[in-house]
Amino acid sequence: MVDIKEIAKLSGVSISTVSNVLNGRKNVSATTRERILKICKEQNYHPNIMGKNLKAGKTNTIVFNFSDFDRSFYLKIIEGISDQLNDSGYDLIICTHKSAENLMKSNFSSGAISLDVKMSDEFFITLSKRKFPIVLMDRLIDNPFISSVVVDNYPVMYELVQVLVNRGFKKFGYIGGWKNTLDNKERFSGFLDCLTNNNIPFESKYYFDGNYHEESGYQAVIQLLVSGTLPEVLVCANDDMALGAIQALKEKNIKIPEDISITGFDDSNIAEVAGLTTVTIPYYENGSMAAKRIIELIEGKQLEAPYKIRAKIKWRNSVR
Amino acid sequence: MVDIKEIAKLSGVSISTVSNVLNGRKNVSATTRERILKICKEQNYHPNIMGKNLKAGKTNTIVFNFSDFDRSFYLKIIEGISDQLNDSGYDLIICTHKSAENLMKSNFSSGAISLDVKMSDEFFITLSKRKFPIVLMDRLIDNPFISSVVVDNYPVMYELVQVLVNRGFKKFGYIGGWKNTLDNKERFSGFLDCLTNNNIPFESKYYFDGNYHEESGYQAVIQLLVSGTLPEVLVCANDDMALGAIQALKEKNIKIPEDISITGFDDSNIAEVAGLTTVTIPYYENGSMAAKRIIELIEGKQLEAPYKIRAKIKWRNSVR
DNA sequence: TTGTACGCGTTATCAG
DNA sequence: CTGATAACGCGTACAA
Repeated sequence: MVDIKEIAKLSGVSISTVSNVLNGRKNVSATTRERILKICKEQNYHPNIMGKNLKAGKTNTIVFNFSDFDRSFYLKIIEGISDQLNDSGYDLIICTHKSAENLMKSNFSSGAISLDVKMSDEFFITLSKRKFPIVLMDRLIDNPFISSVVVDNYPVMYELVQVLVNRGFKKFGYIGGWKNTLDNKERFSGFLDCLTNNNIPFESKYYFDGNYHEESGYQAVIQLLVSGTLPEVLVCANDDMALGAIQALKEKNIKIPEDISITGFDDSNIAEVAGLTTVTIPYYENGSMAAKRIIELIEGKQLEAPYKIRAKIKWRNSVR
Repeated sequence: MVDIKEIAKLSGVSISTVSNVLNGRKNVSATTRERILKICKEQNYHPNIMGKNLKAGKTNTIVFNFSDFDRSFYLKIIEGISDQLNDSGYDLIICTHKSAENLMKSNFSSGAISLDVKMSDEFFITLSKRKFPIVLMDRLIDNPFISSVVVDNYPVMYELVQVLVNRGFKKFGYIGGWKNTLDNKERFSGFLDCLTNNNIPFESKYYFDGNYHEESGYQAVIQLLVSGTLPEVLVCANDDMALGAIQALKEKNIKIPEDISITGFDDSNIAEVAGLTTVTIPYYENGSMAAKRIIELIEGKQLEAPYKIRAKIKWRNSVR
């Protein structure tokens, strides 16, 4: 590998002069600067990032960590993070679960953004420090070096259900997502609180546990059909499960929205084609906001409250 | 930052003893080993990857580079790469355009996999070497340290068109993707060659340039309608454009497949919901194959021919 | 079984 | 304007 020593030898100068040129310092004559630059180009030389950062004690690098490959909107989030970070002079490194752990532990990057259920709170808490802050997109942790940027699920779900109530729906079904996620808890709370406040009972036989994947929505409807009666409207904790549910209903020739109405959450790109009423989340903004926060944290700012991303209902014809 | 020196001091041993323990060498007594391990845990110590790899002269890290955030199947490819690499003891680092360049140039990783039109052939050629091989997923480059894993577009497109011909279609339209991509060239060649071999003329007024995005499919149909007559079947170089085309046709009350048939390519998850005939690509396998190749290259194997991923037609009711 | 000393590629300090 | 040298955190001969 061609290193700075090699360039120095080829240029007939010392290592430090090469370093000075490369780092744009003014204390080198124009002629030697040109010569060195030319030789660097000829040799296709680029400074070794490990040597550089070992010395500097840090990198200008942020790790983004995720692990669910079925949620296509992750790409939109990544785009938001990537743009914001590049604008601010940081490099973005995206990692899936295992590699992310390795990288986060090894003091390589300046901070991390995580959206990954598989990571434990414990892990984040022991790792975070002033020199390595963390921004979480899927949970809240109370810690000076950890901040959050999350979707504000509760009010929008509450509003969705309120409109459904106003339209006269009385028998509600619900398909939930991963049990212990913040998303799922908030969405269900919004749903339940709204019903309660409207004095509408929610029958537990109409509640189903899902896992955010299509198949679990499908299965929920199968169970529902075994039990006999249908609710008037089926609220789903995300689009994929709603799509699975729609699939099962179609197979049984149950018409949407004539026989049953259905709603999703996320506004995945399939939702539009399927005509599914859902909640749309500004993913790009979500990502860029997380990036902004991690930079503030790195710069030593104190961040108190989590940032809540506002979501909006998209009414389509899956609701009567 | 707590470093190996700190651990050594706390344990009352030398640096090398700590290093020996951490790297699982047998020349340390069980008791000191235990003591050191305990202290590492207490101090939450993890070796600095930069120091480690600077010494080793390499990392066990592969960079995957992409830049188009609208193609949701990228996540499937990433999953394939990630699984395969983790199984083989490598860490995966995913980067978007700019950060990827920085990382690839800086001698950090052991190899790279790229699927990014924005990268130039030139860049790959000057960078690749025995100690830094590259696998390309979107093009072919003839170079000892570069190999390719690409979708075999030609035969499947040929087959698709042949079946359409057999069904009696005579007037074909085509919406192409990014002009200079391998994908696009191969798909169009397969299309054109099949028509030619069947003595079916292709009228240039039915050819449209697109960019793989939905909007360009929409626009193509708008132009088509201005020109007056419709082809019997519209073959699109990918699903997104086909979906845009369908959108425009719907707005004009042109029925699919009664008035016009339409096909896509990619089998994006919307295609199924939309009932679009398309070509399905094993993305996961595609990714894991690319990962296998980069590892072989790193291990010094000579790879001649590019690996071609086989795709398959999915007939749905967008075709009469 | 443990410790000393050196080198990996880079930057920064300071002397010339 | 230029160069010698120490330091960053780690691994590894080699010596003890």
